[in-house]
Amino acid sequence: MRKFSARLADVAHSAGVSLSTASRAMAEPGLVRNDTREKVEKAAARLGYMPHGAARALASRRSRTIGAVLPTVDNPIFASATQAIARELGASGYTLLLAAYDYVSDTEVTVTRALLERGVDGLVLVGADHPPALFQVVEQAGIPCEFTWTIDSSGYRHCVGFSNRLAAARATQHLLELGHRTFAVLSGHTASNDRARERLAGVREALAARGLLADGRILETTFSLGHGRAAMRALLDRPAGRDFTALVCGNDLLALGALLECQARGIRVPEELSITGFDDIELAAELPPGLTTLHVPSAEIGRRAAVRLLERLAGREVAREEQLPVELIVRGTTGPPP
Amino acid sequence: MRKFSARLADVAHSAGVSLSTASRAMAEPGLVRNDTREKVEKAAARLGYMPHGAARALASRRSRTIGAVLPTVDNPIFASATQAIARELGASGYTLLLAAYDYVSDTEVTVTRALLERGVDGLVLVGADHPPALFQVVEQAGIPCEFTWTIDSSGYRHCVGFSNRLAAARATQHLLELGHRTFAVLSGHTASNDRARERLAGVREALAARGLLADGRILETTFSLGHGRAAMRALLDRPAGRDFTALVCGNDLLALGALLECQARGIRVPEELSITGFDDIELAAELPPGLTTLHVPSAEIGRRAAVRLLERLAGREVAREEQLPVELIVRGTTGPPP
DNA sequence: TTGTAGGCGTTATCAC
DNA sequence: GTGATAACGCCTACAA
Repeated sequence: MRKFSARLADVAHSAGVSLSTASRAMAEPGLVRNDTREKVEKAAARLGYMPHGAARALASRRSRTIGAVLPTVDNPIFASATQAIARELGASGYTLLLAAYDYVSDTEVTVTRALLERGVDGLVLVGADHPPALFQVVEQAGIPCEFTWTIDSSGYRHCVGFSNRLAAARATQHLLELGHRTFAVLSGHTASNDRARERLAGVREALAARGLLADGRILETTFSLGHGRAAMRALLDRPAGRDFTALVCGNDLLALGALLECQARGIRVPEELSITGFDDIELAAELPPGLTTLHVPSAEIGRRAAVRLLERLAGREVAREEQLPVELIVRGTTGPPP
Repeated sequence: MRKFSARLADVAHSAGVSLSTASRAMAEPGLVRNDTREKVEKAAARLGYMPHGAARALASRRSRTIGAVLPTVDNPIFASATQAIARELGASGYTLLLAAYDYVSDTEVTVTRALLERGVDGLVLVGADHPPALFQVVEQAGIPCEFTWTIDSSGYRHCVGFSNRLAAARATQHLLELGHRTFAVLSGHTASNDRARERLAGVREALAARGLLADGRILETTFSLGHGRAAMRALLDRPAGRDFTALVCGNDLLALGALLECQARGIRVPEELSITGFDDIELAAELPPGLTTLHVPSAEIGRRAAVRLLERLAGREVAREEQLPVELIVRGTTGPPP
């Protein structure tokens, strides 16, 4: 079933040169005479030669492969970052190996280990907070690693992202400036997600600075439209009812879910309730009245992570921390309190 | 920078056994005595041994890696399929290698070739229609390949999916039964996408069976919310205006984009216009009034593709064609014509 | 500029 | 049940 596949030795033979010359002709075209390079290229094309990645990796001790470990692939924000990484890597002959762990810590360690066994030359991780076992295997592998979507407070790790805390505080500040004084929060699960945790902390800090808090009106749930809507339902069905005029959400999916629940109940947004999101996914702009949210440069995060990794693999230094701008996009879901 | 990493030889030495025994102890535990297996396992744990995938692949001539080539990763329908594939493969010690080509034929060939060079043992492709160069490299690699989201009309290739044509015809039939006689269609690009082509053909056939056609009211565009909305805008802004009572869309993103444009213009759905989608993404159920669409078992497609590949790699036969059920989900966007 | 030879870490085929 | 040993396909000093 498996067909015969030409090896480099076959190409060399067919081109009438030695194995090493053929190897050089493909890897370092500058080191061989023009006509020999052409001979080799012709022979390769004739035989339909395809390099054997494993053999190459074994001999050269690098796989030209980068691994990315994502919480989930089912979030547009990660999708665009992934695409950007792959594009950037591809331009340099690198391939992206993707793994997702569905927000399960154990799985994260398992899949990361799998990538490491596959011999990835570098790693892109999301967030700075990971199980000790994860750091351990990455450390031991001794390959460069970029932490994304966050700024590492310790300043020790290489990361490209932004301060989730300050960004969330900015959204909260926007609501405070509009005059809101009673807040509710729909957060992602903070236990296993440092971005969610930082965002929630940012909201709390901004409120605390005004002597406010949202205690009893903070719900944690899974980042999805359906869960956002369900959480909003739970919030509104409390005995206290809608005892808040502003809702800060951990991401756009939660915010849009909440918005849909409001529309279903006839709660007017923003007249009766203001809502903010986080991420600025495409739907945020499309769904009336337009979600006020924080624009996160997801593609740029992916691109920069890839570039930084390539730089480091080439032996060049990069700044430990690269901060990207997050912009508040004011749309239709925020306004003065009733 | 790169740290020392224990090799299998080190483990064998530390355990006081030969290299071959150590190898067997990990690969075929049944072939070694219990206590020797334990010795090896202890030594491996002690040294933090991590198998070297490339060396393993080179020696065993299989990488325990499967490649999936997707049109885009930025579509929830592919995200869930991907997740399912990865999960199923992971359970058997296989890793998923992902690549996307953004609906660009040349890129598809390039990334597929990259996967092949990486030594993937099997391939998952989307659709049955691909550039000849693609089929050529896959053929030459001689590895099993599963075509998904479609049924191959030639009956020659291994595929798991459904008939896009019949499914689209079913949605059209639903509208016909409601009494609609004037149709418009928002289709994906048919030139480079056989699923989109088949769906459009299905709509046309269903209409033709009643002596109807939608000529002049068929638009092709990119599968996205924004493009769907823009296409709807273009459709409504024609001189002829809204000269149709039913709109059949190539997927949910297009349909929801169209729905949003209708809502923005005050066109009541379904009272004035009925809309159908295709895929049944989460948003389809959440966005009022709820999109009538075709439910595609995307996760199951991914899962079955993975299972079939694993079966074939194990030397077992599978049916060439596996058809999965597509269900019409009637929600709020379809009703009788005004 | 080109060729030779040794090695990369594992699996697989033999003997024992 | 266990242990030598030869591949696996390529890269890369080093020699010519």
